[in-house]
Amino acid sequence: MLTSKFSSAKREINPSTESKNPEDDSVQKVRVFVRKKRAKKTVQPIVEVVKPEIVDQKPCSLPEIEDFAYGKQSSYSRSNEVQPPANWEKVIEGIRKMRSSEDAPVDSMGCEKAGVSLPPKEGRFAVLISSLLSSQTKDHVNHGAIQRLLQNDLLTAETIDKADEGVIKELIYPVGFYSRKASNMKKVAKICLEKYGGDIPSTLEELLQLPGIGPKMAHLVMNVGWNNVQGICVDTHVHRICNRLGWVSRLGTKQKTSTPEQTRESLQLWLPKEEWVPINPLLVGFGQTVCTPLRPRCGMCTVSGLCPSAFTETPSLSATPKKNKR
DNA sequence: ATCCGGACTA
DNA sequence: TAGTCTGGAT
Repeated sequence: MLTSKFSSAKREINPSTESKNPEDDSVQKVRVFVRKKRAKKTVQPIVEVVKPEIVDQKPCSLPEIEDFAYGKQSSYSRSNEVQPPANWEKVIEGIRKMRSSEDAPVDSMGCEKAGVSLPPKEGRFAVLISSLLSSQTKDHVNHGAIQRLLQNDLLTAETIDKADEGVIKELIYPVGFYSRKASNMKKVAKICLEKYGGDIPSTLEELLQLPGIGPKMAHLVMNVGWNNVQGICVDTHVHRICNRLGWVSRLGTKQKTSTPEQTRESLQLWLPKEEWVPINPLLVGFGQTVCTPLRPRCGMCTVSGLCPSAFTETPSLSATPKKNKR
């Protein structure tokens, strides 16, 4: 019912086409199983032009972060204080230099853009929705979806609550998991409307109650939406790289952490709070270009000398002859 | 063919 | 802990 401008972009997400043919049963669900394969893929450096538009004009007030940060730092007087890993500052500095010379797809946090040029309340809501959509989705895809929502005035709790879920689905396509996310958007909008006056929750706990908002996104929303740093935003890159660097471990052991949440808790024990926000874009970009999940490019990493995992994950490719393709 | 800048469920 | 939800990029 909204404008017709997106009707031309309709995709085949209409289930009505498949429900009438009984023969489909034999054909459907041909699903490719994820099989373990020899890591044979060469990782190309991701080179992409990143717009140098740094978001400086946040509608929110700036730092009350730092006061809080230093206050916390000095309160470590308890018995077991965790000491930072050796040379962590050099490592961060080195990664920063690599990042400044190499473009990565990440341009800080993708949903940061969502809130600019909007009034605070609408901006916050946009940040929340953008976070909701952005998981497992490329930033430019997410950005496109946000633009389409914005153009159709579907970026507030009120309008989303009233909108048809199918319409939302079409608008946010092709973000990953768009169907589930459209459903989550409706639920989130209703909750925000009924419990928070159309605004978004202002605490971590309340954000985590929202469907589709987990720890990673909840911290992101606190950081960007409220400018209130409650914890580190840990995604798979931060998780992986911190373990490779030996920066985190399970409490009381030297074992690697097994979940991003464990990583977050471990990292927060020693990383100074000024670094809690910048550590995410720093390591995400680093993880996309150098410290990749598969075959990290230790040869071009300037801090490999300080990394306990350097060159340990490079498989000997001798054992894998080139099979026939396809 | 394989990988995503997660969250949720069994 | 593993499977599932998703389509696009490489």
